[in-house]
Amino acid sequence: MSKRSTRSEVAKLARVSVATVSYVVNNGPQKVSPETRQRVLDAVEELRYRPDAIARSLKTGHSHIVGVIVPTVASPGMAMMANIIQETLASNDYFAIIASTRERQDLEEKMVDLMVSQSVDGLIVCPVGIQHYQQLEDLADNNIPLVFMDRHIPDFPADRVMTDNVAVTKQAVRYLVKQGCRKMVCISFSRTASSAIDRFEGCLQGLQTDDGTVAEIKNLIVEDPTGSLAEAAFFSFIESYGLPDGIVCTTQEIGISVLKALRSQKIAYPMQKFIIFDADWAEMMMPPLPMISQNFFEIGRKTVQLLIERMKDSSNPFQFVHIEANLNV
Amino acid sequence: MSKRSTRSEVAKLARVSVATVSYVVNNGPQKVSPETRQRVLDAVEELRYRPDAIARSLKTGHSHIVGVIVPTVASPGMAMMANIIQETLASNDYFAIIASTRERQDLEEKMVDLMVSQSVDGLIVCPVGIQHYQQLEDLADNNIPLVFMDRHIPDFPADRVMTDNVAVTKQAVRYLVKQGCRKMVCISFSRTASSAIDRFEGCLQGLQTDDGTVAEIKNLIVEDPTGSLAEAAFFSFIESYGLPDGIVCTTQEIGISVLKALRSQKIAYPMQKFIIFDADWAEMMMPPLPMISQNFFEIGRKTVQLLIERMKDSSNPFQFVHIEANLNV
DNA sequence: CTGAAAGCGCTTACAG
DNA sequence: CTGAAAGCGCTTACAG
Repeated sequence: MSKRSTRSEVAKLARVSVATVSYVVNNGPQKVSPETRQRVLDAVEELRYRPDAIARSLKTGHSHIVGVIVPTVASPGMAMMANIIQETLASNDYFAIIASTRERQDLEEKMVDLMVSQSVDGLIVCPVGIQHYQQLEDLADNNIPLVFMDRHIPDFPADRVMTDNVAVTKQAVRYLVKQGCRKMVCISFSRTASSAIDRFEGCLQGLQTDDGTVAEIKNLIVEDPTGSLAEAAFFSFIESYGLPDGIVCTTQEIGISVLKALRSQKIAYPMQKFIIFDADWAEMMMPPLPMISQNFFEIGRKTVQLLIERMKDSSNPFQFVHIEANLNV
Repeated sequence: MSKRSTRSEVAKLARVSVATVSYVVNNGPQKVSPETRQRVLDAVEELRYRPDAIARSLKTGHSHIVGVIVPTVASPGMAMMANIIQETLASNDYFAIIASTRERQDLEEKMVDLMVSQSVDGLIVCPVGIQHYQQLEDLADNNIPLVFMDRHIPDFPADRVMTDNVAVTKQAVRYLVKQGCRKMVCISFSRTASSAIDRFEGCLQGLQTDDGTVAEIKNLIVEDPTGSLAEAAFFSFIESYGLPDGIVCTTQEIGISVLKALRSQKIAYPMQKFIIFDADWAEMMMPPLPMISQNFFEIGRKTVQLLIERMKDSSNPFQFVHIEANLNV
């Protein structure tokens, strides 16, 4: 087992200086004669030399690594975003390092710090909460651009890309009201995430109609990322409030739990009044369930695009991009 | 906007040498008196100093970064593995950098090279094919341990963790044969991936019964990671061969496509003879579909465990770990 | 207990 | 066109 070869070994074999090796490997910044270049390339090939990106980063100040901090990558939506982020970054010569917070604020703060230590060139964050915190403020001092994805921290100086959660849930509740629902529930996955907050806000806005219809919607918050506590929470909810006549589930995990809960207890419930976020399988059900379809691909793609633009030029005004979601009924 | 502070600024503020700052920050290797230590800690706090992991890596030779190369992270199974990999690594003070190959051999080779450039301390690969190739051989020269996850390259010197694909598909086909199926199809997602090859091999083994039953199974290969070509491929298949009386779909994406194809053409098919890999939603269908449930969590967890062991001590014999999958009928 | 100094593998302004 | 040299921010064996 040999050791990885370095630039100086290549230089020796090619009988040139280490500087010349760099000029060849990097195509600049100096010209190299064709013969010399060929000698270097031969030596690179023979030694199977690969430049050390770490040493280069130290010198240039660019790691070509982007940090991605999300609650989890296991959920289908996050997985889609992580995938497109990764592919888009790769085609721009960047790597993604991914960290998950499991919806814990302390881990998020720690991860931001670690990303700074790793000298990431940029950071994508899907934050647990909506409060400003010091580690995020420090990013500016370190010249690390930040883009919020899927969720954001209001009034923080950064770009952000996410679903227009208020608009789509407003539309969803209007639809339910039109279907005759008067006593609804919106089941949320977090009490701190901006997306969860916005979704209930949208639900409330959806109640307001022109024709004086009186309807209400409660917010049931299940603080459990996996959705496994949703079943018990739902039962306890209907014990106090009775069975709602309209349901909005803000994640598909919660939707599945509630669906199973209804079935296991053989509770009759009209499926066309059951709206689940991101449930791609909803159309395969009999009958098909209404669902809200977010465009995760586009959220991820646009996030990377904004980040790359900002890594090149940090002077532009911050952008707040909404990606449209669809209510499929 | 200030610049990130360095160790020497901390040293100056604390009126000590840079070495002493290191001793404090790293808790060693030299003792530091309590008063000096406190001065340093105060300076670190005041300057909000974060050690530069890149500079440290260059010096120590350890990046504390693990590379993960997979076909995609968008599929639910890969997402689960990526998530547990990332969490397990984080709790051992490692970061994961993730790259996807989109089932392309050339991208896989390029990504291995790039991971070497990034000086990863270890590499997890879910390979596109089963052929040995040079970039993978080079890993040993660079002292980078390798673990195959979910798929492997036979006879390559490395640890590997995956589902026992032969065993579970054998069991699945035996079940189908017992249900009376005689003319089956196994729809695969790749002609090169070890997992796809093993799954069909298992199907063939499942045909052999003690009681002389004669049954056959064809292999339909849909080389399209997203499964969107599966519908057309399936129609063209049944045109030549007729409708099979038993179906094994080796990914849930393919399963969904075929299910939709059957429905769109209103083709009657007995759902209890339709087995889909990884289709967690199968039990929610009416009637529930049989499915094969892989333990992605355990595959990811065990992969990281083996990698970490090998990063500590590369002398152990290589391990080939099978994680059990379940046939739920 | 503390510090001066070498060196990790690169890049690049500068001199020739 | 080519090379000698400084320096990126760290670690650590060694001397005091």
